[in-house]
Amino acid sequence: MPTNESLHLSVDCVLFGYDDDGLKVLLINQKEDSYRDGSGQPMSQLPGDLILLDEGLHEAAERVLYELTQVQGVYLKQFHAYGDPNRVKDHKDRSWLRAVRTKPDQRVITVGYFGLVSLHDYDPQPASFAGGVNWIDIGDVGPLAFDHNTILAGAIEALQTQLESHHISFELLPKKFTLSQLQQLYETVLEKKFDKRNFRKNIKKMSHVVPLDEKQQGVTHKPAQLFSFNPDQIEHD
Amino acid sequence: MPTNESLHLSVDCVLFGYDDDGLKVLLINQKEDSYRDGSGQPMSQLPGDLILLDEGLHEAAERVLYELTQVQGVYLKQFHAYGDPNRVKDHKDRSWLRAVRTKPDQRVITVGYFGLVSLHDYDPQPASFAGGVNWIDIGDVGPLAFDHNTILAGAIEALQTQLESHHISFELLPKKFTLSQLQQLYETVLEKKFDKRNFRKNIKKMSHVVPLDEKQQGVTHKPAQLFSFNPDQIEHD
DNA sequence: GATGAAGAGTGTATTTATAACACTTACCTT
DNA sequence: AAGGTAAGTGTTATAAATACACTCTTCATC
Repeated sequence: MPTNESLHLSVDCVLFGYDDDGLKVLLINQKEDSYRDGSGQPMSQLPGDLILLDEGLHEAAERVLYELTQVQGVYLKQFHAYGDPNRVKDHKDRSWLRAVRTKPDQRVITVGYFGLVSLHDYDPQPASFAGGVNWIDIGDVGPLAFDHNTILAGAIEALQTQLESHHISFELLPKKFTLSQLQQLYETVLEKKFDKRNFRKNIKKMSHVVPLDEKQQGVTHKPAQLFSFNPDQIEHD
Repeated sequence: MPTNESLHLSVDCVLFGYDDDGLKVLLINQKEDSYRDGSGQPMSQLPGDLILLDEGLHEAAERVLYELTQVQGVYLKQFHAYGDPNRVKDHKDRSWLRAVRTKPDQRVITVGYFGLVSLHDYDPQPASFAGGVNWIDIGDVGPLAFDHNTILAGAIEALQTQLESHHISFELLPKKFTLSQLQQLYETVLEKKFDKRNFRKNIKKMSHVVPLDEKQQGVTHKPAQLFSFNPDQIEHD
């Protein structure tokens, strides 16, 4: 019978935010002076925390996000567990761990969740964010603490696979959206271009995308028809 | 800072075995007299174990399978983590836990891996199995310990999704196989029928399935052409 | 109130994939 | 030699995917 008293378990959340200027990820910036990389830059990391004794994994992920953003009810989905024994042992990460953990040398296994929020309708109260929390464009993410770049890559892959199969795009769009916005979302996430006419042909086949009696307003060109998702027709699991 | 000293982490392995009479899963039979369900039946469970302090998750899964089957190098893939705080607290599971664990009340989070072995070429030394280990046809699996029916269901779903996209079918077939065997594998795993001619048309497009200069022998009908997978052309990840 | 800019919206023809369908062949057994 | 058994093979019809270019509506500005 193995002893594993000194094993920790955490969740890390990759919260994707989307608006008309792209796909972003929520990163927190460790302010501890000691926690800098080789070149003296302060490092960023994914929001995460050790799980509490009596909470499930999903609940833990919800809690982590709530504590950071005050937002509840975001779409959250587990994608992978990361358990390399050395994943928190890298030199660059040690000093920060010493500062915040009572047992900095202990191994931590983490379960990755990705979450989706639309940054169109409302910013999830940037004011209420803990200090040092930022939306970073997905293309501008630099080196992160621990194995968080790997985790982020896993989350992006999961998002890409599930965008088409799991009807989750509406989590990233405003409640009322245009077909161009939907297309741009697909192009951003999947990193490829779609033909406008063919794209629209496909959308018309989807019964859960419904046209509204309403048009875009305040634009300097022909206003687009607005659409919304019919929640009755969506099962994303 | 939450304290979580009494948290355990395990891996559970869903090892799928395949041969001409179907898809099976490896289950172990707890022999403890005390470990019976309501009707007095001994319960089965998935092979699993707590992870050791210095081993990765994947390594742990490999070890669990090696200890049980002496087989190394099986295809193994993580599919989901299960962390409901009550997943090992069910009445039916308590007596057995008391018998084998020093801290039977502690919460255990488990990471599920599924593995694939072909039962054609060689039985993975059934003799070397620990007692009470059996291949059970996927359709004949009864109630399992803990949340192992849920885990099994998750593994089957992962296997189905990945069979087509990840080029893993050859892990379940003999090194040399016929197209009918390949078709039957697809039909068994995906639980649907394929048209023979259309199926073969699709296979012919796959450059990693190559015909051999060899035919089936010892059959009482027209011998089939043998094929094999070209490992150079397979990237399953 | 005419002009231009900006993005919305729309249809057809071609290619490619999927689906449906039945008979002949090779080998073994009796 | 006959019968059983699974192997192997092609065509046609339908549906999906791709490629492609112009007109329309609104606002801004001159």
